[in-house]
Amino acid sequence: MANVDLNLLFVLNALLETRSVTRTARRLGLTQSAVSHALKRLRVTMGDELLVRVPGGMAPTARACALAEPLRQALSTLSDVVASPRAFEPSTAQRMFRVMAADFAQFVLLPGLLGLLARCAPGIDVWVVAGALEDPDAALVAGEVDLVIGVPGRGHRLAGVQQRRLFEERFVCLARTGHPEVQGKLTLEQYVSLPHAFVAPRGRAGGIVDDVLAERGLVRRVALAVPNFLVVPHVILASDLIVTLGSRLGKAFEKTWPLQVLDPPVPIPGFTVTLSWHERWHGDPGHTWMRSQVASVAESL
DNA sequence: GTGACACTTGATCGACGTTA
DNA sequence: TAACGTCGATCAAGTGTCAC
Repeated sequence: MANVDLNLLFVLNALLETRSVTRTARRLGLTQSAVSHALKRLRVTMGDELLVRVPGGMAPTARACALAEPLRQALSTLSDVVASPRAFEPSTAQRMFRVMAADFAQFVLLPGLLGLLARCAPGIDVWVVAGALEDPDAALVAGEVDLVIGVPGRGHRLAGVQQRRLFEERFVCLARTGHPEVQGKLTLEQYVSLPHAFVAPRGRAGGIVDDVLAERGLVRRVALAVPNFLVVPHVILASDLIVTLGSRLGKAFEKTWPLQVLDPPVPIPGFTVTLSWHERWHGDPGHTWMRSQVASVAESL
């Protein structure tokens, strides 16, 4: 097949339809001579005369007749392959997106996103990939996931990974309503002396809060470290622990459980939640639409 | 036989791929 | 990046067929 010029097959298809070198040339925008040369090359390639001169025009040989319909179908398929991708129609699309997201991001974004999909794109499924986001860029490059929602690490981005900002988040503290020491306000002294719950998705100690305290020569005690936020409100309710987490998560927990949201006693830099994807999907209409929907939900938070 | 039309063939040019 | 080879298109001339 490497020796077959596909353009010759389009010429042959036109020849079989017009039964004329001249009309084929007009149809393809070539000179009659060029089509004649093309027919000559086709004859060599196929090892058959393909079309022979008869009174009134050119007549296909038996081999050419046998080729006609398979050739027409093959060229139609090829044309579809080369044609521009069809526009994405969310209302009828059937597709699944694999999303790697921190559970914090799942909690904040998924309700709004799934509500939007139910209204606009009922055939689109979302599979959230659990994990500690150890190397989300590598998962994108390897094609294991379509999107990553999370807080970008400090390392270099892998080539080909694209990113856009979704929303900014600030930290708040959470304690149970009937906490014996904390009522509506948290002092720095309380913050350092009280035991903390700490969410460590990667199972590692330390983070922004510890860095801020260390700058002041302070250290907090982490009495409980858990890998996700699911259990946090339950342990805070059942203990005198306090926790520092994203404000959207804290306010959501406060609505459901008897918990109090408090400002941290020291300024803690916030963080940016981003959406990442691999450049191979950048121009894909469906992927582009999905990214815009995630961004839309984030903007509405 | 002649002219018109369609196809074939050879020479040439330019684009493109390969290679050093 | 330049030299070289290959290939497809065009031009021009030749050939075959058909109608008059």
